[in-house]
Amino acid sequence: VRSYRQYCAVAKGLDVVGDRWTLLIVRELLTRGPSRYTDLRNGLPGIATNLLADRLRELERAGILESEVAPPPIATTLFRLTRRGHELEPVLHAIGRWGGQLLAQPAEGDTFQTHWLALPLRLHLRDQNPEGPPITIQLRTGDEPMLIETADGAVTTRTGTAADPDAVLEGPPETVVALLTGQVGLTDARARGLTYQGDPEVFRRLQPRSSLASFPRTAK
Amino acid sequence: VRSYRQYCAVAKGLDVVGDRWTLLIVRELLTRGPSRYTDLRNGLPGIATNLLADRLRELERAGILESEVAPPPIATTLFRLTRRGHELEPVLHAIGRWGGQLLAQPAEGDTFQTHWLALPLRLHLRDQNPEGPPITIQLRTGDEPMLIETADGAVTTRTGTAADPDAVLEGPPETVVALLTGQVGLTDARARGLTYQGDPEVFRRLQPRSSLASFPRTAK
DNA sequence: CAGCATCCGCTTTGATACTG
DNA sequence: CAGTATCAAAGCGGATGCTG
Repeated sequence: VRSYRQYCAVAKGLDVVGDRWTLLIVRELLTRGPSRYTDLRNGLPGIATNLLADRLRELERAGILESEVAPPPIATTLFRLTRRGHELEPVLHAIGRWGGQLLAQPAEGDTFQTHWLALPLRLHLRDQNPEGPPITIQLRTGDEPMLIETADGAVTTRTGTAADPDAVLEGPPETVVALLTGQVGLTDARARGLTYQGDPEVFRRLQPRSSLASFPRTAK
Repeated sequence: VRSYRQYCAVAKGLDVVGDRWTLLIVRELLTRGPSRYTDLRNGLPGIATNLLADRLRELERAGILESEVAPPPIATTLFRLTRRGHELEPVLHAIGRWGGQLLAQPAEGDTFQTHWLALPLRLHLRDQNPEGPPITIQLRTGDEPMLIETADGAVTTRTGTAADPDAVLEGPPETVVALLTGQVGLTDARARGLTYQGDPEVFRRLQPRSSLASFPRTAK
């Protein structure tokens, strides 16, 4: 919460969102939508509970989120991003693009939650055939099942299961990440433990765009 | 330096550049180019010298910058960004875009250095007449004079003075920021203490692009 | 249970002084 | 110039307890 006291746009931004955990809280709210305190805590393994409470207060004061007592049947307080909070999405995308290259060598002991894929999925995937029928792909790779859906050329994600998906994608997170970011193809991904059921055409419609641009091979 | 231990691109990125001061060090190297230790310290008022040394070590280990002993006449070590370090520019731009809105109400006691404008200038300004003759605008607003130059449609900045600039822009930092981001026009800026010498056409060629998109009026 | 607040030990940071 | 050394203060992580 300590300010850099510099009249500089970057420094001013970091004054607000530069503290530890802050941007990950925004990540949670961005990917899961309005959330309860407990759900936020579950999505942020390792955070101290008092720290989460502190951050939520600070972020509310800064106008990034607002808390609201939801009526029954929810009957609890929900935290939701304000407009200003949603405007942080490009920041998260930029960091995620840069940090995504570090996922190639997964560190031992890292935790993983499926919904953390939502942001990169929306960023990397495009429907190559917007005119085609809507498709639904069931993703099973972490703690909770997720769905990748297309509608009018846009790709959306949400947690849940579909009764009759067009394809089912299942495998370890590293392989799913490598596949969805375009680092490996379906055949290579199969060799890495991925199973794919369904018409390959379905997946082909979701080609990762500009995989080289988003994951440049850096020499150093 | 403590890792979030999450298999998530955003968390992995923040593991490396999420520590206090880290992104501001990158800002310095991005705007000033290869720099000496002392110049970095001067560009980061408030940083403890041991902390700067620590960060530089960590960033070098992370492959973001490299130090090099420059031969005479420099005869000192220079710190320069690697390719991987330069790839952080979109992150800084995203944060700067978001944080720029906080510059509207300058806090009392903030420090200011002219070269902090370099990043937003490159981001916001475009030469509307790339075919025209190259132009040079002398900017005098902070501790050191700067130059805004156009070449082949691109806008570049550097510190220094020109013998015969096409225009001279002088005034308090807040006014310069408001003008260059398109929040106010030349006439309004004059009322706020800005002086402009030279052909107004020269400045008009550097219209800030999509000022609304980069500085949306947020309700909350 | 959801939503915190309190306490405590450890780590990080900030300010200053000092050195090759 | 380019750091290291020292130390107090602040921030963080982990455990636990309290309240509706």
